[in-house]
Amino acid sequence: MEKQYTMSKNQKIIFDLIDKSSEPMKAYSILFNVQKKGIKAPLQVYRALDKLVEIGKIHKIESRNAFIACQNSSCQISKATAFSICESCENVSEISNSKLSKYLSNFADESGMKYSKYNLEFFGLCKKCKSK
Amino acid sequence: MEKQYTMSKNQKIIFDLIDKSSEPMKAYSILFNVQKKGIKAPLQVYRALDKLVEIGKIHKIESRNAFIACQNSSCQISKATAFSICESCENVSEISNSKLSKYLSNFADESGMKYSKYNLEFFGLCKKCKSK
DNA sequence: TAACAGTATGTAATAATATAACATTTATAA
DNA sequence: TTATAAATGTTATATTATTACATACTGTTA
Repeated sequence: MEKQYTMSKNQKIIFDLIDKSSEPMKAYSILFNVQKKGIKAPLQVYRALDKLVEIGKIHKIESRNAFIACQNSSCQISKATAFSICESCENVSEISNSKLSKYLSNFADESGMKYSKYNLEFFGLCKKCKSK
Repeated sequence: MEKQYTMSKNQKIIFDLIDKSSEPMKAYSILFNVQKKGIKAPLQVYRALDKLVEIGKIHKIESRNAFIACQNSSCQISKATAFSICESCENVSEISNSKLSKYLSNFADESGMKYSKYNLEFFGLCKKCKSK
């Protein structure tokens, strides 16, 4: 059995908020939403976010400076992330495709670099927006 | 023959700076460096950067908020970018691997989403840093 | 050439995102 | 229990990016 990480108070508050959200959340929007729970300063939010990213409970969508909860129950793939982003409605969803992750995890080129992590963001139009 | 885009004065100044740089440059560092050429305000920099990204002369490294010149002479691949980033020395290089780009350009999953663009960032240790 | 459209520029102000520095408290484990 | 790591609280500030508005340049076409 693996040891289960126990989230701290602030981490839990912030994770729950992001997890409930149907869309990626930005740091200051998170701050606004948790002020009634006693989290008053940006740094408190950023510290929790950093930790949550580190343990794989959330991911940062780099192109949007926003955070979403990991969709994989096991959260083992925080080092191998892929997202699809609709450029019209800004809907973001995590891609879990084992072929893709296998392909990328094993990717190596002539650079001699050892990759320990990757992040992939696809952009396009989602089904809904495409048919408009 | 395709029509060749002609960069404007500010675009040229900023592109030349980024192109000469051995590492990704951040917007305010660019600003600092071009002030002697008469570009005084952040917005002037951001506007040029936006355009240069749009025409594929430079790419934004999303995880670093920094910009590098496109390494592909033709600059046709601004919609399909991949980078390797050393987490120790922060060296960044563009990956041009036709198998990879073919694989990703053709990637499709069950979401029904039509992807028109992607950005991939690999992280790890470069050869030099690995051997330290 | 005049009128127009599109693109680029200049400038000031401000919004949005993120971190530094320092003091204190809580949790974990030796 | 004592030490160590992790988390918290607070203030200030740094960094990244955009809004709003006025002006000028470039190329096209009537």
